Amino acid sequence: MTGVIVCHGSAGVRDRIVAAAHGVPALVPARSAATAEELIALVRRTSPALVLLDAHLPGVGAIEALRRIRGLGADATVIMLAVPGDEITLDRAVSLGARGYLPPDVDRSELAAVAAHGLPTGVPQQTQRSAGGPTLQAVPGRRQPGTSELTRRELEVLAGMSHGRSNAQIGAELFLSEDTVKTHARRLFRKLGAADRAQAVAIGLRTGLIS
Amino acid sequence: MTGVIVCHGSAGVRDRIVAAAHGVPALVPARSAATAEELIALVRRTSPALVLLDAHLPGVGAIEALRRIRGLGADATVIMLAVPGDEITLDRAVSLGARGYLPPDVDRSELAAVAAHGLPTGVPQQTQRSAGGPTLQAVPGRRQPGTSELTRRELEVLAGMSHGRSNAQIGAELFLSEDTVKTHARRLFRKLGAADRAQAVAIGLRTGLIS
DNA sequence: CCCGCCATAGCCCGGACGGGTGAACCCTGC
DNA sequence: GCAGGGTTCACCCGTCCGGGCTATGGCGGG
Repeated sequence: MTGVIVCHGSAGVRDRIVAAAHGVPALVPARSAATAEELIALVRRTSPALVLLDAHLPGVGAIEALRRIRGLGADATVIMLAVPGDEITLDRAVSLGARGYLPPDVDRSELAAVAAHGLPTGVPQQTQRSAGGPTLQAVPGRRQPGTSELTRRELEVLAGMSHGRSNAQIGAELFLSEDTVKTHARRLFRKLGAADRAQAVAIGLRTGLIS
Repeated sequence: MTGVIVCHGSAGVRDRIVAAAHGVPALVPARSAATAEELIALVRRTSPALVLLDAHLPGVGAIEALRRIRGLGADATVIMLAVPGDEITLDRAVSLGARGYLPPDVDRSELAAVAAHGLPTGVPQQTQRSAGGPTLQAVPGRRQPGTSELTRRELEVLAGMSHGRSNAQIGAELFLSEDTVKTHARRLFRKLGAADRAQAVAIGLRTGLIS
């Protein structure tokens, strides 16, 4: 019952979160898994205290991954990695015992807050299904006022991408330099946990950020 | 009342169709427009017999472009460029006088068939709103048995793209060489009229090809 | 039997992308 | 006043993408 496992389809997201977890004593050791199969093998072997799970996990999907973890009888706390707005998946996730969600661009301080407030500190804590309304909510200790989501510029760049525009073309439309567009792109990739523009567009459309 | 105007967000699609139209006498001259603004300016100046219009036109959108053309009083035949399955947009398009749709990867023979069967050959033909059910249907003279759409492999590659996979990763998952994945990618880009993987994923999600 | 489509695969090539980093400006709020 | 976020821009750099082209084998229909 120690350590954290980061399960996400994007290697970039996995590496970043694992690196961030290295600074948090309660989250050592930090391991990563790219697929549901890798995840359940790791959970079985290492009995982690915390699992961070990609809501858009490729393959069998996050819901099935959660179900399998529960099937193992493991009582690790599970927190989804998702963008606010993804109620469809998240609703089902909480009903399967997920604690809440964090954006894929979590930083060290946020992980530390979760470890402090939301983790069993020795006594294995029941994954209470919250007999009351299992309404979805962000993990406590979340971000400052009105952050998360994408900014106006980032949404405009994402929309341009969905129309097949190159960074240079998007820049021309928005009267920005190509370098600026690339900056917005990098940031929105991080926030969405996307490996490239194609996945960013997919997440944006699936979660309703763009249409 | 002569010639064709190709209005599509992707330069690749515009160029290809313009080139194909050069072989069809009834479709000369062939011009192209990247935006609704360029399109209405061209329609006003040249009174084309045919307009091929991107159903996913960036900016004001295809529906608004159609409305503006109709507002000009132009009686050009309008045919949408779309992927089968895009009923939402196409429904509204036909109700605004569009004749039907063609896939963005139309070739010369298909354009010739449209010019032969579907175009006014001298007498300006009423854009009948088809008092009966204005149900959407493909332009007559369509493709051979069971073509159009995407093949199984192309759909698998598209799905991989939507999960942020690189061509090499998709190849590994499907037990294909990266070059083969790239071949499938190139073909599906053509069929969907996409400039890159981001737009291909967007079209795939919007039209329900993938989810 | 041949044509067409699909699936597979390879090669070349230029350009676009994505990551890292640093920096400046403005605005808001504590 | 200072911190923090958003927006803007720049440079470097390695990799991947996307287009063009060719080719082979299997499979089905005319």
